[in-house]
Amino acid sequence: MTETAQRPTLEAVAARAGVSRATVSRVVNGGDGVREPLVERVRRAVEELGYVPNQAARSLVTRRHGAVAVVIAEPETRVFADPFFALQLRGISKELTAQDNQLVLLLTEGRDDHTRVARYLAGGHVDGALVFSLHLDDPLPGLIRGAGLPTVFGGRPGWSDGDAGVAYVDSDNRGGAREAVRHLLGLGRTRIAHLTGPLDQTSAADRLDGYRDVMGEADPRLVVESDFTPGGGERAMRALLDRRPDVDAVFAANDLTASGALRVLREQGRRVPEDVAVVGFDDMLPVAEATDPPLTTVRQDIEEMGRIMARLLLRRLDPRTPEEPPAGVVLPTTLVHRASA
Amino acid sequence: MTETAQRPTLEAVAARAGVSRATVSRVVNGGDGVREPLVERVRRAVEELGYVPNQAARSLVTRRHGAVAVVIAEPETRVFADPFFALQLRGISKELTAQDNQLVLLLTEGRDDHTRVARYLAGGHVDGALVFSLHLDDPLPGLIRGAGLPTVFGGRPGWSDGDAGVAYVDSDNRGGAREAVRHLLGLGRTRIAHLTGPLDQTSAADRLDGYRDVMGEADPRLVVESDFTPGGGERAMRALLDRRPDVDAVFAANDLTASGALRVLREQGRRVPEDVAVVGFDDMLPVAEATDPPLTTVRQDIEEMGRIMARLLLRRLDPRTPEEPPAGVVLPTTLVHRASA
DNA sequence: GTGAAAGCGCTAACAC
DNA sequence: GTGTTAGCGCTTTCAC
Repeated sequence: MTETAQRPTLEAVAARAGVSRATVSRVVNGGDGVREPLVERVRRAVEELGYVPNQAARSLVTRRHGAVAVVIAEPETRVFADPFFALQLRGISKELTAQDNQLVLLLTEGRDDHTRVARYLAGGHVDGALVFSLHLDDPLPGLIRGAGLPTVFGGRPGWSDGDAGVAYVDSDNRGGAREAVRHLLGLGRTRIAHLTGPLDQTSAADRLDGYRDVMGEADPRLVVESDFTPGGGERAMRALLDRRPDVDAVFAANDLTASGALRVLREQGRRVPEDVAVVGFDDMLPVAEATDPPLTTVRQDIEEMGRIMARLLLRRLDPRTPEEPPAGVVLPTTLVHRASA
Repeated sequence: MTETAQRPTLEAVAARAGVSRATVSRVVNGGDGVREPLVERVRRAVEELGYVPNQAARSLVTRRHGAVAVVIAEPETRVFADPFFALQLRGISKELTAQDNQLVLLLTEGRDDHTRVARYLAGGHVDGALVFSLHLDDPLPGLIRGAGLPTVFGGRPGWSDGDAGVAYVDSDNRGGAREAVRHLLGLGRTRIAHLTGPLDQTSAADRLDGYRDVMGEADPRLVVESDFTPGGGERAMRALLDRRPDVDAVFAANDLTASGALRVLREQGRRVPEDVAVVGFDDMLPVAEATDPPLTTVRQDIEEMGRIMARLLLRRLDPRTPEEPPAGVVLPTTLVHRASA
């Protein structure tokens, strides 16, 4: 381990600039109420010594950390098989660093981790938390609320009783699904199926609701539960062709599911979109553009979701912000037309 | 913002347990050299008060943070179009949390960010850094070395002069490439092409070297530079078919490139693997399994790479570890046989 | 406007 | 073994 050279302290800067520690502190923190010539002297001393404030000492007194935790519960490895979180993290990171906050990443792996994470959040290491909780039965959100830390959720939390008092950011899953199904209807399709995601996740449930909004009480055999994976999409598509061989359109709950469905359709000699039109959800580029044919899909702006989550939290953390009740933010989706429908 | 209730301090626990702060501190930090009955009393007091140590205060005196920075330089958005980093992060996170370290994620966006990151690393917020630097001309590694922070790199750094004194973890890109090409040779193919990645990245350069190790000075028209994307793979494949229509095998520098190549081959009526055999690299599951036909590819254990990076760094951070010179760790790859070759 | 001084909560010598 | 004490580097009253 490298023996790091002794870092200069406030004291050292003060000595060099010929002022008191208090003055240096003021300058370093914005310089309000310090006369110009002194500011200049201190700035130079800081520069020459390469002074960087010690964050630990600062936090000790201010009780703020300039850090936000991002908690990603990962009940399934699926999560990491797609770039979804990477994009969201990017959005979060951009917004956070723009306001000089650090991002502490907490990945959870199964139940045991929950207490670890809860302890950490309760331990006052961070000023707030951004939490991705995917499943209805996830105990994590409850633990976090218990920690009393300002929090914004990614995706509408399923456990919430009417969303009261919960801050979250989500895509308009239901509206996007409606648009997808309407597009298929507009193509003249009548036997439109839906391959769902895991229905214990609100995103999947909302997309199914959107499908039903448009289709009403369609033949229940047209709805096949799946799991957001290509393999699941294949299985669901096979089951669907079994039950309703006359299907002429498929709305898949995400692009991965759609890619599996496409493979089965090709294998069975059905032409896309001539025989069966297919629409996905997400517009996950490497997938949606790589399928054959390229996928018509509902795009959600994932990076923007991340950015807004961060912005919401930082606003709440800022003592100058007037107290307002937490609320949900729902972002619009757009249909991207490619060759599959 | 929630007004957090005053957190109990060591002092409070000491008072409640009827001992000194020092004793509580000892118990909290492992309890060595404290007699059992006292340990028990302190534990109970900690429990009852819900005491959680203040990390800022602790860091201030120990000069350790129990935190490691993960720096991901992102000159291209491509990085986030595949699950590569997500997997690596997962491995890193597992190892870090297993040893009670936090993960501070630093995503960089262009040049301006470099100074920000360098400042942060120099600022003594973290005990060490894990850095992903992808490009030959990236100034970040230099800045980081300047900060004098213990560091492990992900992927062989291209700027390194003979790898001396640099700790890194990488896959055996060159060996994996050799195995891929040999497999194609074993299939009786003779006109084996290579669609490269961006050659300013060591991974891409190493794979090309591996190809050349086996193919010697093959027709240079069989090597087409590409960029690790499906679109790039398409373009490269088209160029290749132009130059050498008689090609009977393709080794693509990664699975995304291979997926683009497959699409072009299908579109041109070439059967895979009968007319042209195709091998990829990465074994990125959602891609490799989703292509048609499924991809034979060189697997690298990305999560394990992350885990080893973290382990290496933590070992170096541990004062009990005897000082040893930094070194590179190269992980083996394995060829995964599917239908494309 | 500027400086002196009092801690923030903790660990680590050093006494006992 | 256990307690006492002196800081770690910073912000922030409070005098001047």
